[in-house]
Amino acid sequence: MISKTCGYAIRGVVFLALEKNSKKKVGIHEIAEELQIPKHFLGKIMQELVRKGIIGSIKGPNGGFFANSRTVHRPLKEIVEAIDGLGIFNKCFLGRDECNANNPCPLHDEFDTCRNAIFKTFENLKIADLVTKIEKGESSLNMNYELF
Amino acid sequence: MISKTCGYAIRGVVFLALEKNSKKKVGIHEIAEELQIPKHFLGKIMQELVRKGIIGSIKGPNGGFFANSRTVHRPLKEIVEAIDGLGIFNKCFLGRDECNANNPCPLHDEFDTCRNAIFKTFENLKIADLVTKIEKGESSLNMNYELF
DNA sequence: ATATTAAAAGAGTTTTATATCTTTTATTTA
DNA sequence: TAAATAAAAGATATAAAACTCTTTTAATAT
Repeated sequence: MISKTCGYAIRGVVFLALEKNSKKKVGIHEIAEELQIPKHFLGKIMQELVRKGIIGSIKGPNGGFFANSRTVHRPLKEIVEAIDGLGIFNKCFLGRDECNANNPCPLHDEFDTCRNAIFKTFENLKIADLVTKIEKGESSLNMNYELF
Repeated sequence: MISKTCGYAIRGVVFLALEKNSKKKVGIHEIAEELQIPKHFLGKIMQELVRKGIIGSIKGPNGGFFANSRTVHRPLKEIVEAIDGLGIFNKCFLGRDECNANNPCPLHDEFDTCRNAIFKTFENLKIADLVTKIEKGESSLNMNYELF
């Protein structure tokens, strides 16, 4: 559904949002290591998010990426829009050029419901909601969970 | 979700199933032209489906691909399994290596429901069901619909 | 000012998915 | 049996996605 790149983006932003209270910037090295994502690749992605205004960054010593005041209030949809574009929510399941109520593929109806549910979820869920889940210990961004 | 290749596979099989009553084999040229899918590429895909026993083929004059007696009764899941593998139904939405109830990502629960719904649909829907929809004129495999 | 730090930017590589071309093999028909 | 047909198979090409490396730019601290 969403690209791997876009998953990285969401995880990156949520990671920054988790650190928000600490007020300090986070270097790409730390983010990448923590999330187990290739550093330079994640760097590119974060840069794109900065360009789109979703997060902020500062160069130089003590610089890094950071969640700005609006970051946590953004719905996930905006990150998807920034990275993959919203087109991914309209793609035909069977790969036809277009798929709509006028000229549906045989799976259109079955998956339209589902597709809409996903879209709604991305519209409704905010970065802050994911942060809350993680802070409650209900989920995690990486696989390094405690073994005991 | 499923790959473009897999969408081609489903459309190819359904196309054959539609022609089943005519009892004649269908050449890859015709299938590809009708469905607007690159000919040689679709050929490869159909060959794979023949190897997996989902459809049949015969070489030589008047040869071609055809739906065998079991084809129409197969659930879509089997085509997905043959082309993409069932792993696609368990991929983490955020691209983490694994994602399960033990160590879920913050989107796991939201999408697990949806993922299961999709999987169920693929398990329940049979090739014959798609054929019926198309025969009823409710949907189509290509974009060449009548304009008036 | 200078050295240092860290993101930004640019260019390049690798991998995977998608697509094409050519040759071979099996089958049929004349 | 020879010619024709059409899938199978093999090899290759292209495109997109994912990832890496190097240089540049901006900011800071000494």
